[in-house]
Amino acid sequence: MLIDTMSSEKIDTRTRILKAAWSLLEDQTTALPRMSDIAKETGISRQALYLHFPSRLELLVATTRYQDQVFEIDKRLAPSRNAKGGIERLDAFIDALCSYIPKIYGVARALLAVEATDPEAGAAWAERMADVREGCAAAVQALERDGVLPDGVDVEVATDLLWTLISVRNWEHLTQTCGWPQECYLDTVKSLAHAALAQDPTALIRSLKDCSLDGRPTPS
Amino acid sequence: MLIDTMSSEKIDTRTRILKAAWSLLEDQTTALPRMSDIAKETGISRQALYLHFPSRLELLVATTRYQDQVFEIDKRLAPSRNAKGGIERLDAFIDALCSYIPKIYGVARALLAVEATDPEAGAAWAERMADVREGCAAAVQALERDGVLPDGVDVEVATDLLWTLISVRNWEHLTQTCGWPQECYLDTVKSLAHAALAQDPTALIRSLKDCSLDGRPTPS
DNA sequence: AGATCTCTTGACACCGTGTAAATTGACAGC
DNA sequence: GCTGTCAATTTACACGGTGTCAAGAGATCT
Repeated sequence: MLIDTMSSEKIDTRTRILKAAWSLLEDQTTALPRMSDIAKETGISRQALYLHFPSRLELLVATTRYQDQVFEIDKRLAPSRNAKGGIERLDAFIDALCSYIPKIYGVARALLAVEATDPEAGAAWAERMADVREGCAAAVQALERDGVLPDGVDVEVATDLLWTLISVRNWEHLTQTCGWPQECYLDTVKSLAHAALAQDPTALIRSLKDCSLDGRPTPS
Repeated sequence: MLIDTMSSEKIDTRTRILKAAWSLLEDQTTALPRMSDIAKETGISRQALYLHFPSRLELLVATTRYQDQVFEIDKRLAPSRNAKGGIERLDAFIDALCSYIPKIYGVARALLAVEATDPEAGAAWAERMADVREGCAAAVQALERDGVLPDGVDVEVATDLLWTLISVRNWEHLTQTCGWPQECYLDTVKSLAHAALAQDPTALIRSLKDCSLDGRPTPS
């Protein structure tokens, strides 16, 4: 009990499971991994998984938390929190979120798949997304404080709109379904936000012109 | 064989199944219906379903086709096809599509749920969405013909953007997750399209001001 | 030695989809 | 009437995936 279990030599089995699940979830070419796949990848028996996680859903949720920890999500959001002006805050927030999505998409995808049928998974995902909405609300409030938010635009409406723009589904559609490069996606989201929330209506068209889909995977 | 099977008295069992599936799919409060639920609702045995549809997926797909037929989707799209100017065409297309989504959402939701795990379902859905993209492309081309599409904006980029705006996921997020009224959603989508594709950048802010979320279900 | 903790093996229950075989009942034509 | 056919029925089962349970092996701490 007093021995250092965090030593570099022997890794926590729980952590090994999380790493295994993560790596399998990354691969989008294969079907979503079953409990038996994750066990095999970890090098333990399927039943042993249930000694560490009560259910598949809990394992998936734990994996997303593990990712947040490994990627130090809070540090990534620091530039946004520390931004002086509203517009800088908005940009930093969008940068942080939109560049985070591709890193976690594999796991998020699995969670979204379960969400479709399991209400508990829906709740878990909703909770996570509620945190994101908090960030959106904070950015919108910063815009309002600076007087950049157009007069008469409801803060809730603006928050929802930003929340929609940076949603995983939106990223999924533009980059995975349409095949847009991340750069192009990011610019578009940012300029849409500027057009709607920061009184910069011409930003949108400007950025769309820069968008080149020359080498995209799915030409249709 | 020569007897009229379409008489009002006795309806085709296949159609009865489709109606039953439809009505169960409509109800979003309960879990997605199983084959046994649909059979019970139809008033036949579960096995009899397989005499008419080879699999659950095929039944779901047939239900969407049945909806398209009942709702006369082609008639709904006629105003868009017959529009003279590009902007009228864009507006008519968005109107038709965006007001169609809530009608078919129940069934679409089930199909999207299966899509998450079943690649075949993914293909079926993608095919359907490809048709929608055709419509988007036609609208964008009409805008370009009228010289309304901003210079330098790639047609493919513009099409993808419109396609994303009117996607089911986007509707789902704004109306179901955020609780926006349909009216508010529709105005926002339309003005976003105008801002990005029809050189009307101020449309966006104008419509956001009209957006009132006073009586929305989920206040948070 | 004894106690405890982790993991193993093997078996099993449950649920939902899809398959298969034998049977019933209705309605057609001759 | 008899016969064929077609739709639907009942009963049963296979399969895949999740989650549970019980008995035991092996290591480690006291």
